[in-house]
Amino acid sequence: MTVTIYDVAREANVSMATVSRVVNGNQNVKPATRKKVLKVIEELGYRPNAVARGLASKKTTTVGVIIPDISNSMYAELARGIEDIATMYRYNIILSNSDQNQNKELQLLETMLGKQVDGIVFMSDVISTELLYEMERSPTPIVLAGSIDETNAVASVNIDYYGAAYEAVKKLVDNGHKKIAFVSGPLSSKINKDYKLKAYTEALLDAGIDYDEKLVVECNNSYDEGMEAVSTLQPYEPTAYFVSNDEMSIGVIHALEESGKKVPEDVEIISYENSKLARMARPMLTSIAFPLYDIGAVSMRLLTKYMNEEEIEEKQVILPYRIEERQSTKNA
Amino acid sequence: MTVTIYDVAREANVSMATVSRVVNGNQNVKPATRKKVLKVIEELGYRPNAVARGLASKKTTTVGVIIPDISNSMYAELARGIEDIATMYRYNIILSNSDQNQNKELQLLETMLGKQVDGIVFMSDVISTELLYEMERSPTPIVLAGSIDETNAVASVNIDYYGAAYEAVKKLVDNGHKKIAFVSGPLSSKINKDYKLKAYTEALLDAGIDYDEKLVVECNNSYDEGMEAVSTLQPYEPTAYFVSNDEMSIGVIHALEESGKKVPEDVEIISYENSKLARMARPMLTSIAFPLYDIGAVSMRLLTKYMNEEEIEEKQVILPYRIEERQSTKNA
DNA sequence: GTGAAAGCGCTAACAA
DNA sequence: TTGTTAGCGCTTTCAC
Repeated sequence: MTVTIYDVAREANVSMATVSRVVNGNQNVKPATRKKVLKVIEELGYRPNAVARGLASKKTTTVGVIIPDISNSMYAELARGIEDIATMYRYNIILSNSDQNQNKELQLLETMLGKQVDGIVFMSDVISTELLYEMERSPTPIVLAGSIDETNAVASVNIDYYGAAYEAVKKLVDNGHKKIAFVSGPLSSKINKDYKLKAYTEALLDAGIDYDEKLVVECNNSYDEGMEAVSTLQPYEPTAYFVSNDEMSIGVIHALEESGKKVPEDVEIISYENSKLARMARPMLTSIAFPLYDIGAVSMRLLTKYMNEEEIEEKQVILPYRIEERQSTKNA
Repeated sequence: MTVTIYDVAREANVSMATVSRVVNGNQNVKPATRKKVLKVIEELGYRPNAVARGLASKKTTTVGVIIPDISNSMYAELARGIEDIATMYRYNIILSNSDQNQNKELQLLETMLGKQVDGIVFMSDVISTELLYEMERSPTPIVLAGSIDETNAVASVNIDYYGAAYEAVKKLVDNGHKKIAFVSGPLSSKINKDYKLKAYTEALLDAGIDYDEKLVVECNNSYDEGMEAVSTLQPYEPTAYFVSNDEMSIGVIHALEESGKKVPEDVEIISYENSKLARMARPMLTSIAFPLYDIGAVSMRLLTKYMNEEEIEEKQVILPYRIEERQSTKNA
């Protein structure tokens, strides 16, 4: 029923090897026979079986992508970056959601390796020791996208989270604020705790402002918790907010406005993400551009280098960030 | 280097068949030998090769997903629904973006069939005749998610787009509006043109209001074009808007407010989608709930039935919708 | 430039 | 309950 390479060979009076050559674009085929074979392929509607090819060649031209949650716009953006570059290099993608659950991550890794993917792009807020161990002994190259492994054992692409956060907080300090709140994502995430929070603390310190833990609120990155954070913080009367993502920033703005404060006149806000939401907020958000798409794209590009065994110049790549100034801060 | 089923067999003093049996949970294995085999598997770190398995069994336990654009939150939501159910049934997903480009769709379909996926979930605003032809002759089951094929040749899951749109417009009519604008997505999409626009027209007609093409604006579903639509429509002074998605609705609201109109006092708006944006808008959007996640989940569930050759009760499933009343309309 | 033949690692009869 | 033996459909030496 399904037509195989053997059928084509028979029909074209050549060997399987020759059919394989024309299918794979091997140049060692006389134009005339190539043409003949192509004709038969067309007639028979032959479609190469990638599974058989994968078994024989030990290459599947598919890569695994493990991310927390595709329905979250940040990860979706990342995924698109990955997919675009994958397509460019003729790879397909097996996409899985881990929900940041470590067991699921471990098991997903196992499944993908079982499926013989040629490489893996992985994203998670926390890379456990166990996960790291498995990654290091993986027979297949892995790159971390927007995820920190401080041992630098695994390739990764990130931005300078510390620098970005420091700059944001410094901007608020420079605008004269003394009480600057930090509405953070989960502190279980290394990026939030060891980079953003640290930068927040040190930027304050460098400006002679003592760190006040009451001004820091840990949230789950959602709009609702952004709103709640304002209630929590209100008693301490912060005059500026540094917020971990755009969705929470919008929550913060709405809560502030409900309590009669005006942004940016009474309270300034700097967000972190710069998704398309930033322009859809009123006032539009000043936000640190976190280039998710690019991180995905560069991760995938880096992965192709590993898969082709090309030389790697830098195993840990750091992409630039920038601050997009809009209306939630006063112009300097 | 890589350990195969053969290595395990040798080490455990059993045949490959027995190892295969324990790996696949076949009950016809004496507990003692099962235990022995499991032990060797553990020791050797044996990991079954899914590609070889796929070749031998003609099942890959992976399904293809072809959607327009994963970075668009609607499709991301759909994808999550698909993935969750796929995971539940132990399938993995190969995810590809088509950007609604017909050639890409055709080629993606071809690639996935080549990769021997066990099934495909497909989404696109327009299913061309050529695509339909290929789908019908596909050796692998396909289900359309949130996509219309009027020949009913291919399985699909949708909502009652016409009914939903009709109800929305009727609500606006009932609130006394005579000049109701329709800010539509691309009219190349059957859903927009033959269902929503038609419902809009007929709901108006049924209320004795003549259709005025000036009140209909075709957009690309983006925030910016939502804003622009308002400028285009302003001369005709609509007092109510029916808008094709949440992002455009927010654009409409912002443009309206910039021009001094108040929502819902001066102008009422009903959106279509009810994503999490709907609650993040001010005023919060009254929106027709378009259950993307469910459509994805049900599509995948339907696909599993085809893949298992279960009996299908209904090939075209229609999911319920509802109207979520919030602040962009006046309460009745 | 082309063909023969040996696998790739596994499943699935069929026997025993 | 277990083993033997063909494949699955292709790539890849190695000859010619």
